[in-house]
Parts: sequence; structure tokens; C-alpha cells
Amino acid sequence: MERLLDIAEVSDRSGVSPSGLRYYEKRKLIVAVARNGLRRQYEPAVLQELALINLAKSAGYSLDEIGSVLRRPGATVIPRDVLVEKAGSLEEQAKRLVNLAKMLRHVADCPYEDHFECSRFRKLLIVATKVTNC
Amino acid sequence: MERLLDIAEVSDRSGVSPSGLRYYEKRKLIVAVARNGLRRQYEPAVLQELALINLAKSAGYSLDEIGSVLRRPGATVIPRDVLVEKAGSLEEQAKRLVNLAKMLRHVADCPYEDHFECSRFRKLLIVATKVTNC
DNA sequence: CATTGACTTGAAGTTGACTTCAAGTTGTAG
DNA sequence: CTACAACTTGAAGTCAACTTCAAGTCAATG
Repeated sequence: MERLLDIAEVSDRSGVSPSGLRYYEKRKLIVAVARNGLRRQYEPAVLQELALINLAKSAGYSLDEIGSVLRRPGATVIPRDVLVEKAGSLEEQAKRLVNLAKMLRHVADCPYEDHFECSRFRKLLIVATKVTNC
Repeated sequence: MERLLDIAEVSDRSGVSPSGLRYYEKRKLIVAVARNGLRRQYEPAVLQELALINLAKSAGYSLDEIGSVLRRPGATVIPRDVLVEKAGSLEEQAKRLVNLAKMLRHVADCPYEDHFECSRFRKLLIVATKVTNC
């Protein structure tokens, strides 16, 4: 029998505020499996779900999109090709971020005041935005 | 003498709506260099700026942050170490996205209904969130 | 030279993701 | 067994980033 975590502990360990946790519950991203009095109690696994939620949010997904994935178990499965496609666009976005990082590193050492006048900068920008999808 | 672009053309070519362009102008992210009657006219270079804005937005930067970079030319320069640090966190985020992509590819081929029950999935999640900063 | 349609403005409205609030409840420490 | 800190609720408020609106302007077309 696994120990349950109360909302304060989940908040501390996940970095999500208690009101945020309640909000996620309302949006059906997570569930509180029990109450201690009025206080929500969570399974430890919720920490993993929250880690996934934070990750997906930082990747630009909305809570709706994340929720539709998280609510899947027991429901219909996301088609394989949709998953593979999403993986592909995440990888593209990752490349864009790496290129943006390269731009910043270049700017750090570039003498131009207005970086749009620097040809190297412009080339990096073109590369960085070339992969733009969505 | 370079040809100016009017708002409709900039909107079409950048993917940013006319109202979005006006909003960016109000926020001082871009400038309209002229008017044809009341209609804003832009330098072609604005397309590059908009590409950078879109890129930075997708990387999670707010318009304020982006604007503070874009408004720099002529003003003070961003310290080198700040740039390098930002580059580093972008690269970390890129790694997280790649790991999230790996997770999705795994899920595409994994038989588990509830992926949190799959040990490979959990491992990928731990890896993907390990790099979590900020 | 009158019409039209694409723009203009400032203000108000919307959406997503929360946060804050006021009033109430309750497990636990003293 | 009382007090209190930490939760509870639903509703309202906030913030960023736009969008929509109503009323007006004007370049270009017929």
C-alpha cells in the first residue's frame, strides 16, 4: 500500500502551486484519489504526471492538448502516425532552439551593434527559421 | 532604394495578422517606416525581425523579453554572459524536447494502455525532465 | 468623381492559465 | 478541548497576447 501525498507536498515537490493543482484537477489533467478531511490526497505517481505536464507545457502544448493525452488510458488510443508526426515536429523545434542558441552565442562575440546588419547573424536567422512549421 | 511592403503583404509573408502587427508596433517590437495614406509601410527587413520574433516566442520568450532585445541597437548591449547563459538554457530545452520526442516515438510502439505503467516510458520521462531548469 | 474595399483608430472583448479572495472547515499541536 | 494554520469552495480578478468592433479614412478602380 503506497503512501498518499497531500496537496502541500505535491505542490512543493512538483513546483505547481496548490491553486494550480486544483486548476489542473478541474481541467481533468490530474485526480486527487482521496481526501483527509477536505484536503486532497494524491498518489505519488501524480508527480510523474506533473513532470510530464510541465515538460509538455514548455514544449508549447496547451493544457487541453496535454489533458487529451493524459485522459487516454482506458479510452481510445492516439493513432501511431499522429504520435510520430508530433515527435517529428518536436525534433524540428529542438533544432530551431539549437540554432537560436547558436545565434545568441554568435551575438555574444559579434561586434555589430545592429545584428541585422551582420551577415553571419542573418544567415543563422535564416537557418533557424527555415525549419519553421506549424 | 528598397521597395516598401504594406501591412497586408507583411501579414501574408510573416503569418502575423495585421492586428498582430499593430500590436507588435504598440509594444515597440517593430516599426512602420512610412504610410501610404493611413496604411502602414514596412521595410522588407521587418520580415526577418518577425521571423526572429516568432522563433523567440516559440522558445517561450515573452514579447517584453523579445522587445528588450530588439530595441537594443543604439542602446546598451546585453552582457556577454547573459547571452551565453540564455544559449545554454535553450540548448537544455532543446534536449528536453528531443527526449519528449523519444517518448512519443516509444509510445507509438508500446503496448501499454497506461504508459505510466511502462518502465521504459517512466525512464524516458525521468530523463526528459531531469534537465528541467527554471 | 463616386464608390468600394482595405485599411485606420481606440476601446472593449476573448482566451488560456492561473491567482486571489472571502467565507467556511478541519486535523493537529498545545 | 480549544485554537490555529492550512486547507476547502466558488467566484472574481489578473496577465499576456491578441482579436473584434464601430466608426472613420482614403487609394485605386470603373
